[in-house]
Amino acid sequence: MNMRTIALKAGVSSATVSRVLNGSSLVTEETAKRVRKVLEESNFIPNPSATTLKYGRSKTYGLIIPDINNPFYSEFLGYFEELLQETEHELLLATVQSSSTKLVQSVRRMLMRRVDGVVLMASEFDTSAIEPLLEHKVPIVTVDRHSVHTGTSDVAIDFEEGMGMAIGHLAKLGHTRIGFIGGIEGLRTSQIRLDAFKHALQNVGLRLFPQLLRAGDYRLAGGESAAFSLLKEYPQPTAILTANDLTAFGAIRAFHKAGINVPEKISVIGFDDVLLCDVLQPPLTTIRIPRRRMAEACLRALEHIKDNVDRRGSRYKVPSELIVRESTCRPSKRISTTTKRKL
Amino acid sequence: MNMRTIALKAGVSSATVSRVLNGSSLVTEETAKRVRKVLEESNFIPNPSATTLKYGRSKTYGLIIPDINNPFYSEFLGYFEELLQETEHELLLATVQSSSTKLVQSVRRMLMRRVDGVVLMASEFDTSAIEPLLEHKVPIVTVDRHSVHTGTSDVAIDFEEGMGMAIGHLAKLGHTRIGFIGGIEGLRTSQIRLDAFKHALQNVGLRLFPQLLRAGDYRLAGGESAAFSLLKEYPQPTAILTANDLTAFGAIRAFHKAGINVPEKISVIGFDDVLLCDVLQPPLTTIRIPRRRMAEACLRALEHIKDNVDRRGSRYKVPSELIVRESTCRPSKRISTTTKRKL
DNA sequence: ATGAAAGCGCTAACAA
DNA sequence: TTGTTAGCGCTTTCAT
Repeated sequence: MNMRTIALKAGVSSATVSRVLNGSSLVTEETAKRVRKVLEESNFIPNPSATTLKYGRSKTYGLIIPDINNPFYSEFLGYFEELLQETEHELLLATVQSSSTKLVQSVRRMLMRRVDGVVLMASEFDTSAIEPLLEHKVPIVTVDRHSVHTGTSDVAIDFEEGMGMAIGHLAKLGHTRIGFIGGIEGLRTSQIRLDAFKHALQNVGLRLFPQLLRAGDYRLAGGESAAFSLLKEYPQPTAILTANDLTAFGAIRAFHKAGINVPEKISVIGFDDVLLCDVLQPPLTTIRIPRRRMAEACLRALEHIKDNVDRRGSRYKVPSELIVRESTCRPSKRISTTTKRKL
Repeated sequence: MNMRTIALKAGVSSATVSRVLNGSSLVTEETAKRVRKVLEESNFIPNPSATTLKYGRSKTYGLIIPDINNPFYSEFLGYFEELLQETEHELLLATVQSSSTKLVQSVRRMLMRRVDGVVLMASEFDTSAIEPLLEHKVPIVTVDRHSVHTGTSDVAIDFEEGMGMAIGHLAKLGHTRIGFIGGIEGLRTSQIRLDAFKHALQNVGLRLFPQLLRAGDYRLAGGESAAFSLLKEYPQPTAILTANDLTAFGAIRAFHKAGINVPEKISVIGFDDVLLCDVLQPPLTTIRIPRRRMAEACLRALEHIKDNVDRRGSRYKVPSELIVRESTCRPSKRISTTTKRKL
């Protein structure tokens, strides 16, 4: 069942059928009606691979993420896929587990399938791996790379704002010793988050305690072990911020294992506002990153740069905001200090 | 950069290049070597849409799931995608949110992209929606439909086994009043889970209390409200099983809000063994469904049925097993009963 | 062992 | 307004 068959049945040429399908104005309404009728009766299914072959466009966007098991990414994926469905585009998904081999392979797959653009949420931006995309003039949108290049736009999360609200919230509660469990060391996005944390402290005039800073890995395990390590500090922090919600979950698990109550003994603030935040006990106070808006920004960036791949891309910024739940409260009156002194 | 270019550079015909790429034995090793060299030097990227156009095969499998935000599906997706990467296949994802319009559209997209097969995890099996796939001889694998048809295989979860272990576990702890929060009423898979629950009770000689059965919706909200409703029963159940982990999470949240300790006051057992099970407090005792094995079974089923779409598909069964964590313990000595009497 | 060539379905340039 | 046709890149049949 192809366009020629339809054309024959409708007594027109396949070109006319094509024109009808693509909404060309060069067809009499009468002819169009006849063609549409045949189209419906024959439940015709177009074959986009012909178009892809002919024009090298596929109505497909690639999405590269590090880890589907991080709800932040799966939720983003949900929104992105929904948007693509609406615009009749296909999604080509690649999870790369921060393996550069997989990244290279994924890029190749995307090139093979002639994607019209790629959203890159890789944890690190190994420029050499994405080079081939640029060579083939495939528009790229990076997330949180905080820099733009030829054919490459960037959607950045405004950490400053959210961090400011979070620190402000803690300061108002009376916290002064605030720790931070960041991301994987060496990653640009980790640095940005850490810097935002430092700035936020500065802005409210709180002291930064370098011994209360830890690296995590954006996953549970990292948050857990960093939290254990923080507990060895004396005096302990009365509150911590984390690079993402999973890290916060891991930290809370550590505190729980150590018999330390959240938030009475230590307040915890996450980052992302993953769906499960209010399922955990206690429901997590966190800085929300609006995933739907991110997905929209990514798509807009792709659409926009599509026609000017040789020009420098644009920057998009998505805001972040504090969502207060129950993992934060005023600090306890340093019972730990007194107890320790007594020993 | 196409095969003709490569052929020219290597001084052969494009047919020979094609043969080299496909590992045909009809090429002299000498020629092959020369071609491979050119291939590498020119970093050639094949264009599968030509093959798709010519043969109607795309090396792509479709996956239809109800909801990407249910970690059960996102985790399955992770495994499935990994397997497809290994076999050099592409994934076409569709989330349908149990909207039949979306299901119909997704099926159409899959037909357009000429998928080689579809894994269907839709919550309900609206036969008319998937009819078009069968008409076009696209192999289908359903999950948990528990029936096979022409061109359609099924991968079924063995609920009986896991339920048996779960009920056995509770029975051994001394529970006798066990409730159940199932799935959406009317769905086949919900019925199967409920039946397995009933059988399991029977097998250990425990009584079934029909007033302790509730329907859920496979999501948090459903679990939560069903749990609240269960609390109104008197005497209350001392333990509950749930249709999936999200339902269990919702139930635990309800119990927590009601000030009822899990597991001291009520034991809870989930179903799936989602990654976050041991993050929650308390870590959830649950019946594990091995997602990796499911993904493997789905792929095997697709590969197997590919060449005999006109034959009835086969059945695959994946086992389930109990993972004991901390949301279960021996029942409390009916303090509630005594307290109530005192009033 | 290698090459020549047809044809998959579609669209756009061109012709009528 | 409609039709004719070339050609996108690949694989495979057939010829050599």
